[in-house]
Amino acid sequence: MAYYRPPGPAPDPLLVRDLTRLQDQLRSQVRLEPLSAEPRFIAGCDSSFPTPETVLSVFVLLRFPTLEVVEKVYHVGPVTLPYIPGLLAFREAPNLLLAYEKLRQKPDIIMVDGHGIAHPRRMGIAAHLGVELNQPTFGVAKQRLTGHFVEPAHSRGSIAPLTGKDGELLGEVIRSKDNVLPLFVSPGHRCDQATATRLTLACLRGYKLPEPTRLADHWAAEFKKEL
DNA sequence: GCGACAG
DNA sequence: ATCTTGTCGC
Repeated sequence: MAYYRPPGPAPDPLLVRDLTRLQDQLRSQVRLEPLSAEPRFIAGCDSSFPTPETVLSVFVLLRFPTLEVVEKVYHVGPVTLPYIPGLLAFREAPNLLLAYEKLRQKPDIIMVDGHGIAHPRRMGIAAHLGVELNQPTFGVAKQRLTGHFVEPAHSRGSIAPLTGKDGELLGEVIRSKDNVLPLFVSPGHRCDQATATRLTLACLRGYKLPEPTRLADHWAAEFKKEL
């Protein structure tokens, strides 16, 4: 799975340089800290692409810890950038922000579909969104972007650290369900690893993906059909 | 120089 | 992310 990728158009090196600088700029604003209070609302977000040039972003708001859905919104906009590893936020965050604005009730924390600080420059889309919204965020990704880890046990609840070169903790690899590929959880902004992991586990309901992300994923695909 | 590479 | 059928295992 994804072992080999056919060669794609080489991204403009100058654009990559500028976006990387913007990313480092935003990184200086990231704060890793525990939540000030237990969340009452948690949101999940995700994007889908109805056409190669159209982005559809979804936000699902759930009451915590019951996880009942209280609101779901979406926004459709134009794609302005191709997918470039490490620069995902510049492709999806703009449209996600517009979808976020449509929420009547704002969440206490957001679970993002992607990495937090488990990123080459510690600035994954979860951290990026958190800084731009000045809101607590953390990431839950299905695939590793960077860092090393030892396969966690195959039983639900097993956890292994995701570390960078020099041992810094980038995130945690979590087996959310028996015998399924593990999830990569890392803090984004105004959140810490313990909180990110605790909330991820608290949002599991028998599926591989925690409810916020699973539902956002579900609606991103569902709304897409209605177009 | 050779891999690796979220969604 | 997206395209796409059947199939294996709990």
